[in-house]
Amino acid sequence: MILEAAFRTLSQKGYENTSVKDIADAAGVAQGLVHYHFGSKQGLVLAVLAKCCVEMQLPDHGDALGGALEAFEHFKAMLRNRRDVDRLYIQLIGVGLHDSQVGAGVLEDLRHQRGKVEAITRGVLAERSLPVDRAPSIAGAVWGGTLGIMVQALVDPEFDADAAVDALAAMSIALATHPQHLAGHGQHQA
Amino acid sequence: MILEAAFRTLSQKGYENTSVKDIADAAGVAQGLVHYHFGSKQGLVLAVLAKCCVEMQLPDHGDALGGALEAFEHFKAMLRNRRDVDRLYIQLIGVGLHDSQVGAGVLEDLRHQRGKVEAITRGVLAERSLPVDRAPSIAGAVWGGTLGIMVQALVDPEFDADAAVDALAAMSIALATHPQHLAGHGQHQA
Amino acid sequence: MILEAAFRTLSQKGYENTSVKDIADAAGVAQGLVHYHFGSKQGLVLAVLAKCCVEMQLPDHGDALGGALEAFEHFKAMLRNRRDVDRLYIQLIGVGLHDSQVGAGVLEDLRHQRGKVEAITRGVLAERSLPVDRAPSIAGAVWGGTLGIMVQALVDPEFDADAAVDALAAMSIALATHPQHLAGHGQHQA
Amino acid sequence: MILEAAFRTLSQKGYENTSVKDIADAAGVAQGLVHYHFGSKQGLVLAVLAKCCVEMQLPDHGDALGGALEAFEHFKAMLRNRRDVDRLYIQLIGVGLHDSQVGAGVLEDLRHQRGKVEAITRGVLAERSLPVDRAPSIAGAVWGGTLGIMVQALVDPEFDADAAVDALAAMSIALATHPQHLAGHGQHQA
DNA sequence: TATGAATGAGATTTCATTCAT
DNA sequence: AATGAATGAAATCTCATTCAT
Repeated sequence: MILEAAFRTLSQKGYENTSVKDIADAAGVAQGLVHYHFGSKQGLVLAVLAKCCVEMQLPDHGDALGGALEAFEHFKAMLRNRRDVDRLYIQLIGVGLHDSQVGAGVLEDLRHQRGKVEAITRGVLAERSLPVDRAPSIAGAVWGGTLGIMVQALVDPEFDADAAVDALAAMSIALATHPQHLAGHGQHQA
Repeated sequence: MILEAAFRTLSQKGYENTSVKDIADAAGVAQGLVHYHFGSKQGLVLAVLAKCCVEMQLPDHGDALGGALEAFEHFKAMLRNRRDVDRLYIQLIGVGLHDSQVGAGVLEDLRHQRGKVEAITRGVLAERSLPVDRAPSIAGAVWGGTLGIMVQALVDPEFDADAAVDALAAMSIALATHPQHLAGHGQHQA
Repeated sequence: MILEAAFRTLSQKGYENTSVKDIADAAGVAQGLVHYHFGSKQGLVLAVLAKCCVEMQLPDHGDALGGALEAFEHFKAMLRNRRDVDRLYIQLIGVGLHDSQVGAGVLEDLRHQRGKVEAITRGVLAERSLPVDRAPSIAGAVWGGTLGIMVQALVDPEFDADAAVDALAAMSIALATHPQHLAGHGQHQA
Repeated sequence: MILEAAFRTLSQKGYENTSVKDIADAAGVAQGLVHYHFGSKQGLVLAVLAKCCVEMQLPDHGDALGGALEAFEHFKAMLRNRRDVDRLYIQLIGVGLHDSQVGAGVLEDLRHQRGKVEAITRGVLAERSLPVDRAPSIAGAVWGGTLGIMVQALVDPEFDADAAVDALAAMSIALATHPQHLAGHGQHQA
């Protein structure tokens, strides 16, 4: 499968160091075939990105707080086992900043992922009768933390990603348990 | 100044869409001069990165918690006014994943920035007689959140970055105020 | 044919004055095609060198001494008619001294050519029941003389190459006829 | 001294891999100074070539045959001890084929060297009352052999240069002792 | 569907040379 | 006599893309 080869090569060598020929070689097909199927390099990358998005999917869960904790565990597992996915994802974020086609794909994926986090957040807030309109901001911060921890884990080999995720989880729970700290900056306090 | 032009061009068009010629043209000098001074495109980018690092510097502050709050405000200001710096920074993180030279620069800078956050965290924890050995993880989560919010602000025009930063701040303060939430995963509880 | 054009251009203008573009233009193809087929300038030059080697091939011959004389005549003909081949060959020797890839090709070719001379020498010596273990040195001297005459013929327009080849032939035959002159330096005398 | 540095660098790295900057660095002076003194790269190379020529000088000798033998020994010593000189010399021959300025220098030097050999040859022939008008051809062959052995010694690490020189010497002496072999091709026989 | 030769534009880099100081 | 920043041209090589088969 060309997509498989493209994912491997892109993740390993990086976007700008990977030529269509590299991918074709890795897939064992002719160069022209890649364009035949995907139209352009960007088209191929978009398809790979979509695959990444699917792989990063976190499972649904009934219980709100339980789902949140499970999500953090899921994320820790990703950091350990799917570095290749993270690697490509972070890289494509950078590419997407200056390539509208890839950028659109990244944006869509980003919103999707944050949406998941927001849903969980909303659940937790609702469980405690807290104002759910704070969910987007909190989701932004939590999903942001996730992304940033991903980055640090990739860039810095000595970074303790698990501990950082735990800290992020603790921060989230602390806020959910003591929502008055949201007060200072917003108009929705208990 | 070549560095100025390089920063502008790189931030605007992105690393892989910017040629040395573009930069030379923008600076109004001959192409060869760029190599004469910086040796290679990577050398130039490293120099630009160092400049970025300096620009992202946050101010020191006497009071611990006050310093933390000020740091969040400083970060919000950066998100509003220095999108160009953030843009380049995020992009270079992606590049650095597959370019050892740029990667080394990014790593150094990343550690420096996280170090700043860690120092503030340590101060806040100490103020409350909490165990400071949790500072690295918390700093990892907070600085991670910062990075991730930066990413979302750049990628998603509808993202409310200020609100996310406020949420991140609230989470941090909630944890500092109710540190028992750290307990579940560590050995340092009240 | 790209090889044809490369040979012509290289022989005429010299290795360092010939760009890949020159060759592509001479061949009427795009510059990229040269790299597509030969990988690099060196790869192309190696292919051209192999062609040269074939062109310099001297014919086999039954009779030993007759073969030797014929070889000298063949060489004189080369000097007259294939200056272009000689020109490129000598030039590539110089290039090969500092380019390992070209150097390997030159070495292979050199050994091949000297091997031919050695085979003939061996035949002549055997014919006279002389010790054939002297063949390598003699071949070294004779093939060396050949190379050196080639050089002089190329560098010095007033050099009488034919006469020099005749002198070299006479020297060879004199030695074959009066092998006692080998005595002084070796352990294989009559 | 710039010349020293130029010789070292050129011999080591080769003509086309040596930039003026390399030489200036090796000499510990500024790049501009090289042009100030030698006008151009070619000018510098010519000066270096002249130095080479002087270094390859063979000593004069009273006795003719003794001088010849001594010359061969001198040459063997050069092959052993001054590979750097030979290296540069052979390389410059190649360069000179396509660079008229360097070519002129090479030609002059070549004639000078061959002239030396011719003088010795003339002496040997005269000593035996043989026709000295054969001296140029013989000198061409002998000096050619010298050059060719030099080439083989540089290109082929397994080449036994000493044995080849001995063979060349034996061939020369055999001819001098039995000049009738010259007969077949010329009109000047005993 | 699939191939791979061919293209043409463009990227990085090198370098001899010049010139103000 | 000496420096070294600056230039501009050119070289090698890469690569996404096209197209005839």
